[in-house]
Amino acid sequence: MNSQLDSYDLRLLAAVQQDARTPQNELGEAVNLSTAAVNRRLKRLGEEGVIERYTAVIAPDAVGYGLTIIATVEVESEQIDQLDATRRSFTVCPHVQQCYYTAGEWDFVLVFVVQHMEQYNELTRKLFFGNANVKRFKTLVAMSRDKVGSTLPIGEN
Amino acid sequence: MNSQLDSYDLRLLAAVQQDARTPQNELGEAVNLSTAAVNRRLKRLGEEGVIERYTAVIAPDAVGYGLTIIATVEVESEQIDQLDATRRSFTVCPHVQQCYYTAGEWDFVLVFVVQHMEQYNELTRKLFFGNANVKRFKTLVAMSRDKVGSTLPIGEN
DNA sequence: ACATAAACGCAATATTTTTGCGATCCACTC
DNA sequence: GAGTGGATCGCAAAAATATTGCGTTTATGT
Repeated sequence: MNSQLDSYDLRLLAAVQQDARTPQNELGEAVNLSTAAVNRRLKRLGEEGVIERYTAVIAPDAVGYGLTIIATVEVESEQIDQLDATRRSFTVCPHVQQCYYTAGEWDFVLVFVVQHMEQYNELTRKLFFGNANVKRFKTLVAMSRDKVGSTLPIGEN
Repeated sequence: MNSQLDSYDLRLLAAVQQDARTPQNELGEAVNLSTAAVNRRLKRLGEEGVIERYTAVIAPDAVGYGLTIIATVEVESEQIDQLDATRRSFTVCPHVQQCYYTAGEWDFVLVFVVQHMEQYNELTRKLFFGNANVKRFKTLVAMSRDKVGSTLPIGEN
């Protein structure tokens, strides 16, 4: 992933991050480029991996996933094999929306999306109690999702 | 947000969540609907708020935000005014990518995206030390972002 | 069985994206 | 300081995609 981004790129990124369906001619007006130039830049940004993907954000409630839970996990061994196996068990689980490997009091932070508590309970059995490398974990239940997403502060600072 | 989603809706949601740029005729083939029907369903799902928005996911590294940090926060008072003010101070900060209000050992979980430690340091001054309602907080530094995003497990279970 | 509303497919239309082409702008060489 | 190569541009044509009118079908409630 090379490439230094110029001011046009950054403004385009900020815009498509906000709304990926803004037509390229509107983007062009906004940043003062032709539609074609916008198109080519977006294509390049995609190929370079600057834009990882385009996605529709779906309301969790609407599809039955009304419960968000955050778990912190400490592992027994940070030996690479064990660690990777544990990490993988987390990332492949569809209900694990996010997984961070962290330095600090805990080794992993996980964000779960589930339909109800019982479902989370089952997941803890499988992912935590069922994994000898998980030493301990702690659960935080989200009462509100005040801000979510993957938005980056482009052009903020 | 009324509406119960049928099997078509769910499959469309799963698809556009995966890749929002899949043409509607391809979606139609995949789920066995005409392009027009796909179009009308997606439009309806958008209007109903089931699809919250369309967005481009940008690689943090590519725009200089190479550091992800997770912070847990305990507040002094959960009195509604104070709580809301604190919550708001978090959510309006562009570097706070995510903010959850939680039950459990901590009251808030925040995900920060920053360029370097010093930037996080400044943010703690402003958001935590500068807020009398923040009793204590803890910082976890992400060494790797193993799974990120807002993907929901549609049709997984 | 029947009326009504909702959703469908087809095909025309509108919008958006993509590309060919010549022009322009730099950075570098000679 | 003119010449060359590469990158990017804008314009306009072409291709792809999204949207809509319309007649038909399907589901629902009486």
